[in-house]
Amino acid sequence: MEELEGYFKALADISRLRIINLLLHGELCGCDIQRVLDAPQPNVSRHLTYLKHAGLVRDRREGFRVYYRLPEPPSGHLRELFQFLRGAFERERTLCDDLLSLQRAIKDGACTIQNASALAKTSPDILEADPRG
Amino acid sequence: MEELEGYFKALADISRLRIINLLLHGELCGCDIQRVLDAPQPNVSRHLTYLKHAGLVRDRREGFRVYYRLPEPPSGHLRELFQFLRGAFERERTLCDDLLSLQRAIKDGACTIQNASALAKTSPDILEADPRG
DNA sequence: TTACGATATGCGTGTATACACATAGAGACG
DNA sequence: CGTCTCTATGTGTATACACGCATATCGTAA
Repeated sequence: MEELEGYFKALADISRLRIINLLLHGELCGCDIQRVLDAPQPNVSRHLTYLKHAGLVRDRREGFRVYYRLPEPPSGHLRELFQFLRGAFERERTLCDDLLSLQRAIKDGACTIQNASALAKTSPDILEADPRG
Repeated sequence: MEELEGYFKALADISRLRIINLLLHGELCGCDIQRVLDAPQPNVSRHLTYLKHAGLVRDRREGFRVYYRLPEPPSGHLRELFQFLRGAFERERTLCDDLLSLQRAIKDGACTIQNASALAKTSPDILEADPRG
């Protein structure tokens, strides 16, 4: 119960929704997330910490970078929650734009990662699907 | 986007999750909701107002009572959201107890309504299904 | 009118948290 | 060591809101 409440608290913020949207497509390092969100770094860092404490995000240090990802495999309500979010996010203009922005950043040589580069190979029609305004 | 954020804000509270759980099974008047939640009336009233402003709940006055219900049919993300909630709520002990409590209240002659009395006829195994602790 | 049940609102308090700005820590490399 | 990038934290401020308590409003009936 408190678990569910915590998930919704964590999702009750546009910046955090944008982060989850990015991570639904693969693991990312903090600096790339910051680049896409175009927000102050302490801001992004605190949102990531919040998501981590809520159990929606895990992290992993590698050198001077920290990589963030969704829990794999998702436990409890998380599987269905992420499934819902996947569907809902596809209809949001801002979130689709973020994915395009991330795709562009990766092609421009951002911190390229295995999972993220999978996004770069994603067929564009998925990302550019017409979202409801 | 702000719409989604608003939904999650509205769901980021245990009392409101309990209200939505009740309304997923039919229209209810405020006093019955209050009875099940066992919370002060102003408290419940404000949560209902919050849910209404978030677009998750509609209301309808009938005499000196106000009846609350989920939007029908649910528009935008709401259909999938309610579907997710339905599944998630079944696993929550507190929420299942609330349904039993409502069922009992209706049998004891609370403000009996068409939809709510449908719940009273629901086969008990659904309501008493073993939830994860 | 008065009285009553159901519902909404006013108000004060405490807590959570989003943000801006500055600064500190972690890790790689010269 | 110093310096760089990336990341985390300290601090102050503003806002949202959950709650308790009292009170007002609405709708009905005597």
